[in-house]
Amino acid sequence: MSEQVVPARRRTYRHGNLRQALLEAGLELARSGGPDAVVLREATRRAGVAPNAAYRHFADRDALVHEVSLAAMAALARTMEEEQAALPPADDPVRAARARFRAIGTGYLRFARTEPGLFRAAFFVPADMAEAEAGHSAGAGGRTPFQLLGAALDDLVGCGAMPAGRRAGAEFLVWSSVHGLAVLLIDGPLRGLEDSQADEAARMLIDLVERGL
Amino acid sequence: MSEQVVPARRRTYRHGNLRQALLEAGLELARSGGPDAVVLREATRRAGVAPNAAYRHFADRDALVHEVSLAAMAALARTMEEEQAALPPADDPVRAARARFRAIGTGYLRFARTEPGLFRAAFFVPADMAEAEAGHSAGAGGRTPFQLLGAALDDLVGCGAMPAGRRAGAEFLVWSSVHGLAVLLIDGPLRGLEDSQADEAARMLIDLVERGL
DNA sequence: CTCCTTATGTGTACGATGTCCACATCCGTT
DNA sequence: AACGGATGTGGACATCGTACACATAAGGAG
Repeated sequence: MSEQVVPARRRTYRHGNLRQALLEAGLELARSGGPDAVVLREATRRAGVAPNAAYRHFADRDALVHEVSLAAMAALARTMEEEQAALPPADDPVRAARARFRAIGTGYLRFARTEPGLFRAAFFVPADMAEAEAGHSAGAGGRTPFQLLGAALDDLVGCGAMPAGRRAGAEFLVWSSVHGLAVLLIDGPLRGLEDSQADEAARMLIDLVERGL
Repeated sequence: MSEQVVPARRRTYRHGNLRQALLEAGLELARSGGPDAVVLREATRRAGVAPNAAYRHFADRDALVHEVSLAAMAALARTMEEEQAALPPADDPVRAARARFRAIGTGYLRFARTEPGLFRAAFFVPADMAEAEAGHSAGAGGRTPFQLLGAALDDLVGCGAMPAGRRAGAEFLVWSSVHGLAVLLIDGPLRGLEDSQADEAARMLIDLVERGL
């Protein structure tokens, strides 16, 4: 059943960078089972170390899960950035802003469906995603998913594609909509949808949001 | 810390209706801690019975949690029904349909904020909320939350407040939006918002959805 | 180079949980 | 009155998170 990922019993007493190893093991566990699957003992096992060694690097299991969560959030940010980067160049600035906005949503949903475990881990008591800790939950561009969305909305307002009066707090509304669909697709009544159907739902949802902005 | 809810050691060997007692204990646990807080041994403890007695009524812990989930879903449905029932009578049918639609959303969000533990439990691998099992996850009127939403949308289309062309699959889009806000309010970055702010966010979100329909 | 401090990993142990197996107790039938 | 199926009990086991005491190595002070 389990992968038996024993990493060739090390010969040095010290591990070298246990913290990183535990983090990676934790991420791997989260990837296949969400935050609940991040079990401390299994992580130490995979790192080839005694269970208690983990306590030299993390206060407790929650601390480990929290760091895994931040890393997962960063992975989400990267997927969103990729989606935007893959956009074909557009002349019309309004069209371009709209495309970047939609890419935020599609990237978000793509990540949720591609890496459901990490997605769930990312939202495991993240709480302060909007606030601090940006450094750890940001993508390559140094921005968190929340900041990426905010920038896209600013763009829309900037080019007149969205009334400025609706800008305040808009990120939370958009985020709610897209996040909700992601959750329903992952382990709600919409799970098991074909990719094509899921994409269709995503398109419709983003259409609805765009009309409502 | 714990409430010490020991129910006066029963004198009969048989419990009478252990199944119901376990279900209620499970609901109480879920209420204060979500699905993860539903621990089998604690439920049996509260029912004044040995841990293994539970296995005469539930295949395993998951089965218990599942039933708790259905009950929580029914509670959600009831709250939504209440919200609609509390609506003042309106003459204009369009206005009335709109109000009923909004009540679906506000009821949903009210339940999420009032009973976060039950709300999370309701969505713990519910999967088939849209489909069968209606009997167990329905409210007083015999309808599941999903069915209540569908009816509200039918109403909107019926009185011309929403284009019929957008009706197909609309429940999933609306549901996504409202559900997403609920999640963000409960344990996402929006948790800890004042009631007034949360209500404001709910209003704005439903406005956005209504415009987008 | 040696010694000592300190960071890091080990071992043992405890309480809690889900669940299995064998046994006890009772209720409803025959 | 006897018996069989339903229901509850007791004991046991593996797994988990974590506390406490101890072992080991790495790096600076002398």
